[in-house]
Amino acid sequence: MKQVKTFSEYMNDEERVSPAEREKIKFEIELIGKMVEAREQKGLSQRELAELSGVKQPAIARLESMKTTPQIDTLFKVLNPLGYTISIVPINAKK
Amino acid sequence: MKQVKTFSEYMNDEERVSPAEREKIKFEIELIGKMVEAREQKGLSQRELAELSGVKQPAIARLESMKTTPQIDTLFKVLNPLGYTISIVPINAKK
DNA sequence: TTATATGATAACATATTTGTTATCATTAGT
DNA sequence: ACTAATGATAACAAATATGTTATCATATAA
Repeated sequence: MKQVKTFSEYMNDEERVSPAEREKIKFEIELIGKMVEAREQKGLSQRELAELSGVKQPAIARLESMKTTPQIDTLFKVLNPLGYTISIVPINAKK
Repeated sequence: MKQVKTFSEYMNDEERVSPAEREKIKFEIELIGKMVEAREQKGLSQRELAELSGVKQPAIARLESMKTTPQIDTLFKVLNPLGYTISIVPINAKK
């Protein structure tokens, strides 16, 4: 008998994860994915991105390892040199 | 002779507003627009949205009047009952 | 082996947002 | 005129992220 929930099952259990939390987690996964990919694709180290963005390297490391939830300002500073920004979309505009 | 800059001219002056700041300001305008519109379209008062979102009414008021830059968590909590979420997009995916 | 670059972390101060409680001015309704 | 609802604000505590400086472990190159 199955006892352990998959990540997907866990995430969709509203008893444990509220819809808002779920969206936030999805966003963070999207963020880290695109951020790390774009940074490496541009051949930048965290220190170099720190230079370009004005966000210190420790903050970037904390961000990429999901140690903190970023501030909006920080988000824009880091994403800008990577060619990204953020936008508000209807919940069911899943891509 | 023209002495005063338009808002647009001001916003595009990189001497004054960095690209990251510009994206942030555009985002905040988009946020407030969609947020207020959706809230009123659903016939909700700030207090009712506070109930639904778990974010206190003073925080919502500060947000809608641009007194503060919201935390990511707060953003998701407030946008969720309004049917919105946020997403990361390439800078030149202007709609 | 030594030197260098990188990402992760620690520690502490600073900054900023939110929670909380209360109030105020304004507007709509009676 | 009175009442109720609404949005904006004030004040202070609590929470959390970032700046700053320094260090560590690991991988890579010489």
